[in-house]
Amino acid sequence: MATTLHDVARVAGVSFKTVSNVINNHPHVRPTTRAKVEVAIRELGYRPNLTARSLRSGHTGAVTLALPQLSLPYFAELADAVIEAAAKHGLVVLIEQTGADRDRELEVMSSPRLKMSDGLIFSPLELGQADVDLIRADVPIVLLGERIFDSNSDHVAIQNIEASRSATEHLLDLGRTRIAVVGAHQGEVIGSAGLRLRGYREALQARGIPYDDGIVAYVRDWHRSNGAAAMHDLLDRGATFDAVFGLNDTLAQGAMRVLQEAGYRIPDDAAVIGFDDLDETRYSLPTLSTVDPGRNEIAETAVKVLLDRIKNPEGPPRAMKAAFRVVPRESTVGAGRP
Amino acid sequence: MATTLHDVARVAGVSFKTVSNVINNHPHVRPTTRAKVEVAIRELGYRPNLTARSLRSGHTGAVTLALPQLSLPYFAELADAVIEAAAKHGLVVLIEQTGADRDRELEVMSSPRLKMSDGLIFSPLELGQADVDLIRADVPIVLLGERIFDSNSDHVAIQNIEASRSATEHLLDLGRTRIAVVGAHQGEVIGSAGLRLRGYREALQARGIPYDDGIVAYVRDWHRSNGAAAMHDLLDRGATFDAVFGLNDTLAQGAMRVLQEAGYRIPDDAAVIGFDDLDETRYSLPTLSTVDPGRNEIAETAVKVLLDRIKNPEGPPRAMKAAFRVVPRESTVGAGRP
DNA sequence: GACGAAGTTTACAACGTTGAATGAGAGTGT
DNA sequence: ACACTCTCATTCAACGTTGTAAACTTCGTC
Repeated sequence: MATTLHDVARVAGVSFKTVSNVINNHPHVRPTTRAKVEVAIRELGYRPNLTARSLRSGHTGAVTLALPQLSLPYFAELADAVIEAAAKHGLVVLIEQTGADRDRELEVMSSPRLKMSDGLIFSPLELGQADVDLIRADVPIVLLGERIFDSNSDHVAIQNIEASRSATEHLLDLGRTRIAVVGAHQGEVIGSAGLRLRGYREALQARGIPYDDGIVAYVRDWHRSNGAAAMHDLLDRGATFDAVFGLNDTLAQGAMRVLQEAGYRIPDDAAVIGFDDLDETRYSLPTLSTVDPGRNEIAETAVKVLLDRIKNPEGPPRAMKAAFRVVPRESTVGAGRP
Repeated sequence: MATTLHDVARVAGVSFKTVSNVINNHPHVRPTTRAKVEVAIRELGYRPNLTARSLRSGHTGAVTLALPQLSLPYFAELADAVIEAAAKHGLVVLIEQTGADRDRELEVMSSPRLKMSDGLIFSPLELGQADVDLIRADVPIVLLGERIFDSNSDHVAIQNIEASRSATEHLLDLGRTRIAVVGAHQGEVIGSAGLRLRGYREALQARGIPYDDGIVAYVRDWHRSNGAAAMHDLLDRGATFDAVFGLNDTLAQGAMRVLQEAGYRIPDDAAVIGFDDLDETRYSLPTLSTVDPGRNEIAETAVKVLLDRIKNPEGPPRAMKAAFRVVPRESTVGAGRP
């Protein structure tokens, strides 16, 4: 069906290996034969069979990106960034959704499908410190996020604690002292929720403000509806606060919506900040202050580290951190300022 | 490095072909040998090399999904749906972003990378009727959306005209007669914008309401900021209207934000409806009425049609339509009703 | 105890490609 | 004129798998 090296060779009147040599820019191909072959290639519309090439060379030119779910905007934007970063290296990206399901996260690593790619960029949600020994596959792995704290895989981390401390400090600098938190996970320490909560507490502590669990709302998932429900919960409890820290943008937007319904003016009655710098935070009413966790840097670093690891499988695991940045917008500093 | 059929065969004391037979559940394998082989497989942690299998069998078990950009929520949700639909058939999905760039859309089809998959599900944005002859690759293609009107590829379409007419009728049924449109494309006929505008005009005409170009705002892209800018533009022109039809949800949300800033009460002063049924429309303030274009059905149908086409490359192209549904929410019917 | 018909296992070739080794010509220095 | 090098092209084997066909068992039947 498809044309092969042999077909081209027959038309050009050379051996199929010579065609291969032309395609791979081998030295020692006479210009006249090269031209002859190139004509034949164009004539037949020959395209190399990447599967055969992969089998022979041992690598596929693809990487797998495993993440919870694309319909969550954070992961969609992450995937966008990873695809663009991979494209710069001529790699194509194959996406697996784990649905934040522990079994599916484990399955991703053991599935033979993984071998259709040269490596795995993995953003786990359910796997934690206890599962470190299970983080293993027959391709190199780079972990994203800060869910796994101390593993022997390569690792590109969000600076959750530091970024969260900065976000909290931003609110404190504005004179807010009763900062509610939306989106904590009960009992968690190592995951994003735990670390961001820790950054929040550190910021309070540094200013001598006591931590009050009464203005911390716990949720199970980080969807918009959970943010809304958590804020309803806070209001029902009669909690008093002058600021809200949504542990991610989606939660913050859900919370902001409920606050507005309840008659709060933002930022006057309550300043709101999120985390992730989703594109949409620039267009909410008011625009949402947030933290840019360095998404593009994360994607680019992840691809680079993965390629290094593929080239050099041995060597100690590397842990990288992305630079973050607090992004003040109307929900904390009001409409007047830039 | 990795264990192969031969390694397993050596351990089990059989020929490598017998191991292959066990793995492929061939009949006529003695239970005792099967057991022996299975022990060896487990012991060595053998996993089949999918690349070799692909080369031999001629298909890869992957499909390519080409779309403009994952950070656009509509396409993220579409990708989610396609991945899940593909997974049901044991297929993995490889994503290419075209960035709404004509050259990249063309390149996707001619890239040898495409041959790493068995087929292409393609959601073009820039290619139009004039390019029908360019829609061709050495794998089967299924087109999504309604950008290409009359091609000889398989095709799963949104019912843009009909759905848009229904959305408009929904507003008309609420007694609104001055319905502004946000997001038209200048001079377009065949694309989503053109078709949705046509549905809008048909609905007006059916009720004997004249079309007024003065309340139609044109944009270049369908981002939130474009919706906001378009609404600014309408307000600056002094346009009067009692409803707004955003040609997609993102535009509608951008428009809604500007309306609220300008002091409009929604839906009292202006009812707003979008198009796409993005997840986030359920959480805006007010929640956004919209049209569900049948995203899941589109994804599932696309995968099914593609598989049919792979199995049977000949045969006339099929054009399928997904069922749509108007979803009334607060932005048109207010908070009181369900 | 030979014979055919199953059941069971194996050898061989092929998928399309690339690396290593080999061969064929042409040019250079003695 | 001869060995030698250098350029260019070819042959051969291999990557790990599966389909085809052939070979070897086992078993029941006469």
